[in-house]
Amino acid sequence: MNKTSNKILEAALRLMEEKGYQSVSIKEIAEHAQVSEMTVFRHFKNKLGLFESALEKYSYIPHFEKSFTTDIVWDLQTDLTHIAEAYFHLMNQNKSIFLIAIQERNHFPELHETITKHTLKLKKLIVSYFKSMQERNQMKETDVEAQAIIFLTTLFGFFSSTALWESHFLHEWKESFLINTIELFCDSLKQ
Amino acid sequence: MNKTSNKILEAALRLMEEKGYQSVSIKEIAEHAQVSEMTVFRHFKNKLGLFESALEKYSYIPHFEKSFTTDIVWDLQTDLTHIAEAYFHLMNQNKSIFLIAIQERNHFPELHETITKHTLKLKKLIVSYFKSMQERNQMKETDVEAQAIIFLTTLFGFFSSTALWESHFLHEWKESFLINTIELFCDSLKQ
DNA sequence: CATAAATGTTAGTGACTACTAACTAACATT
DNA sequence: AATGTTAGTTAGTAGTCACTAACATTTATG
Repeated sequence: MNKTSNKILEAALRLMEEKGYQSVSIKEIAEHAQVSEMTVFRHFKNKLGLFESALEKYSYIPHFEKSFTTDIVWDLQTDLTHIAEAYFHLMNQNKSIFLIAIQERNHFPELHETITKHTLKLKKLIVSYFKSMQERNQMKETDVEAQAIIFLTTLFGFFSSTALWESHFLHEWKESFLINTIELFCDSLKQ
Repeated sequence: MNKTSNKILEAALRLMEEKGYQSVSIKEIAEHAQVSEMTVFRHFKNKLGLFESALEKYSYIPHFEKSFTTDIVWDLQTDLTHIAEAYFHLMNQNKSIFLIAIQERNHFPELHETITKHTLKLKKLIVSYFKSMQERNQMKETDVEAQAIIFLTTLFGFFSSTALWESHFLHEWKESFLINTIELFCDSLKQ
């Protein structure tokens, strides 16, 4: 709709992801958006308003449930792969916001709360999936909550270390990481 | 040795961990250290010098090799537990610096490079340990490098999510996380 | 007690910060 | 022809930043 607004929002998000909310100035954002500083204040009430607009525009709220009820085929390897891919897809969509949430975790605690809330929801879904798999005798008797947490933690570890450090040694492992992780869990969890 | 210097360094590290290098002011640091702003500049050349002194004082360089050659008992469960505990111990010692490294990753890339370097070294040690275990027929034939990376990524995921968000849902899992993770790997990797 | 070192106080520098006001230019719509 | 919209320009406010200089006061040490 509004081209200038978009340019400003993009520049703001990109710079805040890079340097953090506090450390980036309106002047800097204006320069990167190739508009004058004044134009920024014409489009957005103040710095906080600009940030909140950027959040609203670039945060992708997940809809785990839908995927969970439709895409499940009750094969551990296939399902865990789908779940992991969905997780990475979502986190990559929200990468900028995730990075800002980390940097400003004491300044904007709401951001972190949102992430925690969604992670908790995802954990619950995985737990209930594991329980169903146990009932179907396709998964051994084990502490499903612990397994769900370990699985999510592993995905989180991979995502965050690549998101934080793009030139990371993990980058050469993008494909094989997922395959080997799923294999590890299937090996251990299969009935 | 120097009480005032220590007070300033402590306050600086604590506040930089909380808000980042850029966002914390000398005035703020002085107030928290209960000294006047001038005293800070009497003890340290400038803000960067203060930061570098804090780094020097509060960074704990690991000595993985020693632990690796002495503590290994060639039992997968015992050894992985020791490795994980050593990893968490080290990361907790360097927690403040780790958090600053994240927040200022584009401002002080050297910090991240140090972390990467040490992680890479630890990975190599685990890989060579896995290879030895295979030679001893105590571990199945598998991509040991992938396994080492997944193991480290899982530990990293747990550590970073607890370090970033202290009120995290993972906190109730501190003990059982390690046990279950080791079990998962042993289940899958044992010969 | 006397001297010296460490610290505090005050005032100030120049640069930068978020943000505002007043005015102007270009262009599209009515 | 009148008006609305969107943008730029210039100048300015009031506050903060890192950092310095000069001088007063406290504290430690001989």
